[in-house]
Amino acid sequence: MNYSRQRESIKEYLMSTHEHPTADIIYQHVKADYPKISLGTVYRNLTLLVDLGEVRKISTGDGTEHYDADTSAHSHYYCRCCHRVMDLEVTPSVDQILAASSAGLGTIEIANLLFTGVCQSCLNEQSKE
Amino acid sequence: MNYSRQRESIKEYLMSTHEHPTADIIYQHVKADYPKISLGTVYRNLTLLVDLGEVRKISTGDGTEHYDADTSAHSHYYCRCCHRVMDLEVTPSVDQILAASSAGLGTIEIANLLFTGVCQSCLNEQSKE
DNA sequence: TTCTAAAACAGTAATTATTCCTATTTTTAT
DNA sequence: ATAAAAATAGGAATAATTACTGTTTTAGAA
Repeated sequence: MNYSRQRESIKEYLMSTHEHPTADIIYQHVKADYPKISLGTVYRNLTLLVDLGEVRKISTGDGTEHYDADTSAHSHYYCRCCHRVMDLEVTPSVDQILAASSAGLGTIEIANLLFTGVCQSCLNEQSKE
Repeated sequence: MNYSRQRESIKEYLMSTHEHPTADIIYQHVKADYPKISLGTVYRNLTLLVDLGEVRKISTGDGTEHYDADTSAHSHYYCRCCHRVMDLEVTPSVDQILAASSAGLGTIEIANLLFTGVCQSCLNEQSKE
């Protein structure tokens, strides 16, 4: 695999934010530095980075995938109202779960715990109306 | 909300299987009883049932959503090779997690734990080659 | 049982996220 | 400097899902 400035820029942006952006948001940001970058390049590199284990893909079920350069064991909270993904310090004892559940299964590469609900700021907005 | 035979059939099929089918698979099955049913009807009713909490949507990140009529607390194992979703008895102490993590957040409606890897049968296939 | 309004439907068109394709440019090693 | 491999931009194609519209079904009241 060869170096590419575009891929580097995508990684850099992802590492600088905690916002779990979608491919399109990443595209818009990287465009500031590389105005000619194409969306296809963003997608291709995201797939690459996920396969390399350098980036985590977060599927919320809202129609777009979110990406996170923080690959440490942590959970996410998804607000089905504003569609934001937030980090959660709380992580279950994934190691124990993995040990307990891996019997009879194949490999386990990713364990993703996702909470869904309506976040505090959306609840505040709703109570105003 | 009014009764509909199509919705009943969708629910019935979902309750009869442990295969976590996609909308299209559900469509093909319900078609056996209702040959004129349209895919749009399947999607609309799935969304309805999920909103009612009678069906669970499982997002694996493989481009299609999976559905499950078993709404009890349980985990899933996703094989990134054959794209099947399987049930896992093992469930972390979600109640504890919820209690611990709900501080400062909004509501928590769904907690989904998804394991991803390559399942035993896919590993067997691969070792043959 | 008719009648009526609301809800649901089938069929199809439209949308949107993502992938694929190709000719050109960049990277890397010689 | 050169050449092969890898990556890119741009645009076309795909596939899952949603939206639209005229027709049918449902449910409740007359």
